[in-house]
Amino acid sequence: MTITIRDVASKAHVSVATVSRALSSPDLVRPDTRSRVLAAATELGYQPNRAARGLITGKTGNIGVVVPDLDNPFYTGILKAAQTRAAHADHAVFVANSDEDPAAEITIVRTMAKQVDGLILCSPGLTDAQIASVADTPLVLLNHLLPGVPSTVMDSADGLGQVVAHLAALGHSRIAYLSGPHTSWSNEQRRQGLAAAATEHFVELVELGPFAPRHEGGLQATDLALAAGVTAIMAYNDIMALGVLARLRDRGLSVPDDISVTGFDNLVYASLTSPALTTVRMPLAVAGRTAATMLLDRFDATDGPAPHVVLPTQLIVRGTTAPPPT
Amino acid sequence: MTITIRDVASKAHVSVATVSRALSSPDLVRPDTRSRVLAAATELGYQPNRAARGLITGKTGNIGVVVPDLDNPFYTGILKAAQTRAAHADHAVFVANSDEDPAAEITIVRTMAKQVDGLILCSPGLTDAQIASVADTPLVLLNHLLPGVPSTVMDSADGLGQVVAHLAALGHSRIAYLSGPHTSWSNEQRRQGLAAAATEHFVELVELGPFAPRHEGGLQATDLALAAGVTAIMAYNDIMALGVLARLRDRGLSVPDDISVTGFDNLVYASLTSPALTTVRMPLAVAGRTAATMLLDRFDATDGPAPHVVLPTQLIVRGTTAPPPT
DNA sequence: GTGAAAGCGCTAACAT
DNA sequence: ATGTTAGCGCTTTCAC
Repeated sequence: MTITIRDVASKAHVSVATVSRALSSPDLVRPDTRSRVLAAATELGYQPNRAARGLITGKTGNIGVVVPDLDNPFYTGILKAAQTRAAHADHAVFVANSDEDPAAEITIVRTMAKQVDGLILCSPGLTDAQIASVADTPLVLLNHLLPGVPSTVMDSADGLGQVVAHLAALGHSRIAYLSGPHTSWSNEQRRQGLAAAATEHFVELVELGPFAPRHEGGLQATDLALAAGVTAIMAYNDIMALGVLARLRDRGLSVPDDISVTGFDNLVYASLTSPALTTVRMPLAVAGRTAATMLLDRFDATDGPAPHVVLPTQLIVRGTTAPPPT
Repeated sequence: MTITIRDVASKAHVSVATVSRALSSPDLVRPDTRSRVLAAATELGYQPNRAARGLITGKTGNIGVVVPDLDNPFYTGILKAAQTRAAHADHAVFVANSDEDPAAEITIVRTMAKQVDGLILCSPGLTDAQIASVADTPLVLLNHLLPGVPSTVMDSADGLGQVVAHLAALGHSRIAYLSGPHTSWSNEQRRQGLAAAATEHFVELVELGPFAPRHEGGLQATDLALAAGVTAIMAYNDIMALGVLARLRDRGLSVPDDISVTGFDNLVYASLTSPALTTVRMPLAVAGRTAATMLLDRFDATDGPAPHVVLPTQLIVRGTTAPPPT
């Protein structure tokens, strides 16, 4: 049924070893032999069995991408770019959804480890210890910095700093930050950037949360922020910000006249609200591509220091921010 | 380095065959032997090499999901559910993004075929002939009906019928339909349902397009629809509808007072516009789960007739539809 | 430059 | 109920 290297070998009147060489190390066989083999291979529609190859080479030609939530366009943006980059290097990608459960995540990594050459971990909830416990598999971390493990991070602290500067410039002096999960490395980063920026711009900060980084979280957080008497709300991400917007609408408040709102991530859908959401662009595609490239490079040169790249973020001013009501 | 079945065997003082049996067919070994093996396995942290197993069983324990665009929440909704279902059956999932290119898609399927036990194809652009050409690999089609190939389809024709009925009941008599790609099986389905519904409800239909099923497509289509003098616009999907809404806003038109707009898919983001989008709910999660289940079932019973399940859709009336201006 | 043979980690007869 | 053995499809020494 399925056609193997042996079929190609007999058709080309060579040994299986020669077929193998002709495909993997072309310069080890005479040109005419090689072309004969290649002809036979294409004619038969031969596709090497990667599992069998992997058994002996120890390389699967696969990478894994672990994300907390496939329904979240933030992660799928990264996934898409990583997948494209991997395909370009002839690697297939396994994807696993951890449902934002760190425990499940570790299990997933363990299970996947055997089937892939390396993994990209996008999971914000993992502790350093948990990550270290699986670092025998080549890893690239996304938005999480850990010495010794390659990582790609987007500079969200700076992004939030840009938001604070923007709001301060508009005249806001009391601002709420709706925090995401405190176990998230990137949220902690933002909070640090936030504190620094608040001090620098003489802004009084009301930190609320943690909230679920979802629409419902925004709904829930809004009333708290309102009660705190702020004139601007910075949400952990766009999804949460959309929740805030919805809740403010329900409460009869006008954005940005009564209150300013900002998101984070710059999901396409965030630009489609009315007014459009002021937010911070995260370089998702670049991040996904970079992470995949890092991992791929790691396969060749597994030694050397672990690279860490920091990608810049950019404030996108749209319609949900304005000077506070007088 | 990596720990194999042999390590477990020697630690448990049994043969490798016994270890294999203890893990795969527990009832073939004595309980105490099995527990000894299991203990050794867990103590060593043994994870069977699935590639090696697959080499002999012919089963990889993997399935593939091919989608046109990982940035589209419609597909990731399906993917997520399929992944969860597969994981539940101890199958890992490969994901590939075809970039909406049918040619690339076939290549992807061919490449993946060796590494998976079966595939879920979510790609609307594939022709029947193309699908048939790869049907030697177990396949489940999403939103595409082809005799002999198992499929899960969402009844979008009926969904669009519900939209027409709704608009007709509101008093609209001239309605535009912004068509998606004509190569899409599901779009053709909708157009058929549409024609029938229009006749039934005495509605005059202006079919425009095809347009790209994206935000830009909606932008582009809007002016055409306006020029056609309709009082309601039915978009191919929510993303396109959001484009329509944006363009109408730019043109100074009020929705739903001046004109009604409907989407399709019920993406979460569609409910967050203001006014919220009237649309049709597609049972994405059910579809993903069903497709995965179908595929998994197919592995056990590869014969028998190909199952086809049709999932109901549901009109979700929100704020973008109202009676036409008088 | 090419072939023969060993073996990657595992399961499936076939023995016992 | 358990052990022995023969491969699954491939790459890679090692001869020639």
